[in-house]
Amino acid sequence: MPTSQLDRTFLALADPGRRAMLTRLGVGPATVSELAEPLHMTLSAVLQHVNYLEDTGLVTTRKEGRTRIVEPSPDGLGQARDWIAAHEAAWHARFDRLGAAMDLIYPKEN
Amino acid sequence: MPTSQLDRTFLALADPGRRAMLTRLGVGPATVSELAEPLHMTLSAVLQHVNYLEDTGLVTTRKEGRTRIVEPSPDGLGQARDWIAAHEAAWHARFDRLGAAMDLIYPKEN
DNA sequence: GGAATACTTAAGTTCTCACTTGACTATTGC
DNA sequence: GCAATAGTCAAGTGAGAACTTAAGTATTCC
Repeated sequence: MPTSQLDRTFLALADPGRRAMLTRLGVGPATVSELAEPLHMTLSAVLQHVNYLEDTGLVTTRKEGRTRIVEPSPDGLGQARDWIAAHEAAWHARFDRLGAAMDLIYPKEN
Repeated sequence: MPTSQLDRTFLALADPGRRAMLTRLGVGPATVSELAEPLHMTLSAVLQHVNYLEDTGLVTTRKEGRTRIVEPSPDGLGQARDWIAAHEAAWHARFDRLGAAMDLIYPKEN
């Protein structure tokens, strides 16, 4: 089954460890070890998360000597952001119309 | 482990079937059967998704006779939207500073 | 060159998710 | 009343996620 980009992105964000890594990357690039440090996890586990984030397009990495530098992809969250924005807009539009209808039926005083 | 609200929300959005339901709800309220119709799934499965969405605060439901009406919660996506917005902002800010630094080092002609 | 560092890979384990099946309950329409 | 409809509940199954452990492989430092 061709898991979609959105599937993978939202799934990536559903894990608190991965979110913690992405938050840390807001401060600046980090090595795999630096990402691992605050999490109670083996390096191996963290690397698997980093690979997942890279496959999903949320981070980029490059090798520098024996360390791997991880950086956020500025536009990696774009699809997810757009999906949410579109749905919030649709939902709010519906509720606004509902509110307008209610106002017609039960006019507010003043 | 106390799975957080964000965990649950992003996980809810990671499933294409649940996203399809939320999209359908953008048009207006729907019964469980109506949500099930376009998906190749048993009613039982759809109900489990609806329950998950309700527990997560993405939809509300009410029983009307023998049917259950499902409606979107207009603010259910708020936390997820905010998390993404904050991180995109942080990431872009970093790249903007980087861009500014590059401009200082390698000034653009003209 | 050899030890320490920083990651990498493969394999195995446990748990959860996304279903299905099958039985059951409450409403509605004839 | 009774059959059809719409949903509900419980249990079970298979696949994939999130790790761990135990081995590597490069790089760097002395």
